Amino acid sequence: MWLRPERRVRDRRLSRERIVRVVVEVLDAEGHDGLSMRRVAERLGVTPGSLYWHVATKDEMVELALDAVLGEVDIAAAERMADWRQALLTVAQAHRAVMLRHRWMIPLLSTRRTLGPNALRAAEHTLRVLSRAGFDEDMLDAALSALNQLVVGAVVFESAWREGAEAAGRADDHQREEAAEFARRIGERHPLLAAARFATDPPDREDVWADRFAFGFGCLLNGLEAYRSAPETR
Amino acid sequence: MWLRPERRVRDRRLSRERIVRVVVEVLDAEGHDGLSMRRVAERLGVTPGSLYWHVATKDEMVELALDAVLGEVDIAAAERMADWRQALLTVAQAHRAVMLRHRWMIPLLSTRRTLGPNALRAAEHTLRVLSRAGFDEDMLDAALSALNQLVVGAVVFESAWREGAEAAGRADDHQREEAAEFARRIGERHPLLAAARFATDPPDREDVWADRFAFGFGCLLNGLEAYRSAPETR
DNA sequence: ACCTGAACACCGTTCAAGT
DNA sequence: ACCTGAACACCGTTCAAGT
Repeated sequence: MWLRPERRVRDRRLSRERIVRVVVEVLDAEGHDGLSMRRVAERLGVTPGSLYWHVATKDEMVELALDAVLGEVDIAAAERMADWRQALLTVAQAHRAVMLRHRWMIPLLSTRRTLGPNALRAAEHTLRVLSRAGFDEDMLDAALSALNQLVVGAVVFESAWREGAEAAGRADDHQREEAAEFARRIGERHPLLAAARFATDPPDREDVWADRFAFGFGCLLNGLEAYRSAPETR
Repeated sequence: MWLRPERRVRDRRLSRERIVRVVVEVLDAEGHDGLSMRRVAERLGVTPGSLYWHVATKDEMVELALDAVLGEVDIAAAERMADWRQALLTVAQAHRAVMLRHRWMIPLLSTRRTLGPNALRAAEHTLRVLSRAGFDEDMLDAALSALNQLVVGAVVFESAWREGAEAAGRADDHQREEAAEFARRIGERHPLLAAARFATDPPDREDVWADRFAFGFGCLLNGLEAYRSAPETR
């Protein structure tokens, strides 16, 4: 009896938090196709089936991971800014950066609404900034929608390009040749597209993409503000 | 891949075209998760392995389906319009409608660039309209990017909501109750979000969404035009 | 309460063999 | 040239059984 160890609370090897952390790691490292219950379980030193005690499905697991990374968006910094345009651009840029850091999350945005605590917090913040900027209630979520849409749309295209660039990095000579031939044909049949260098062969420089984004975002802000000031002029 | 010629026709039961048509059917009916090589083969009365004679991977098959549906975007109608704003809005709306009709394509947009013939044709067209509207070469693809981004972003959010609405339709009473409780909590902690009815509980009416889209698109167009007319004012 | 072990039904892909 | 048949290595999920 003296030898019998004290009955202690069974130390759980698993928890949602621990699982989600590993899920994010795997997704960051291997992408969506590299994620499997077995892989996550293996990294946790556990059996695949055990994950189902903490999580209903793989889908739910991914959803938790999605909101977890949304928590990386730094809202506090923008909150203190006096200029509302600067504040909005700052959150948008932070949002954009997070999505580009975890590109696997981008395809998920169209298959479910993001209603996790972090997503809600971010939306509420943006509404607060818009509200203080003088947008009235009716225009508030129209403006929020448009701005969010532009941010998400921007990362969709940038992500697509980056995936392509990485695939090109893995390509062999033959594939490279094929790609060059293909680009040439685009030029022949689509003169304007060929001239628009950014569209066909954008530079692999983060700052150029960031400037691009700021430009589009600024134009949209201008358009929204113009409407707010004079709705009747269309 | 767009360069690789299709294999010569003899008397074949399969062809890329036939395969792609079935793939689109399956995707429309069952969504991305419902697509499998076996299912496609079954519908074609053929063995799964045989598909690999016509197509390198499942991924390539999906890519072909993606460009196929992009071909549904009606460009000709907009091409004849005198007013460039009207023309741009019209193509954008057509593009939007196609993506909402085939929602499975939306998550694909961020994982690969769309370089199929139909995608290129659409881009060239939009550039032509912008060019005629007086946007000079430097601003041309900046404008194209921003506009495309808004369109894609808009369908991402709308698709997310529609998927959620369909899931809600399949929910049982308990889940419904849970959802109501959840919405109530949002209101408590996020007053502005709760007030923005469209953000929390948008109407299930296509015309309202369409108006929303036109509004955001119009604002962006105004912002772009303002910049074109007077770049120095920021 | 929490996890194991083993199973089930399904995948994408390959490839020798047939025609 | 085009397709079959069968196999391989991998899935998500379930669940009785253990502790």
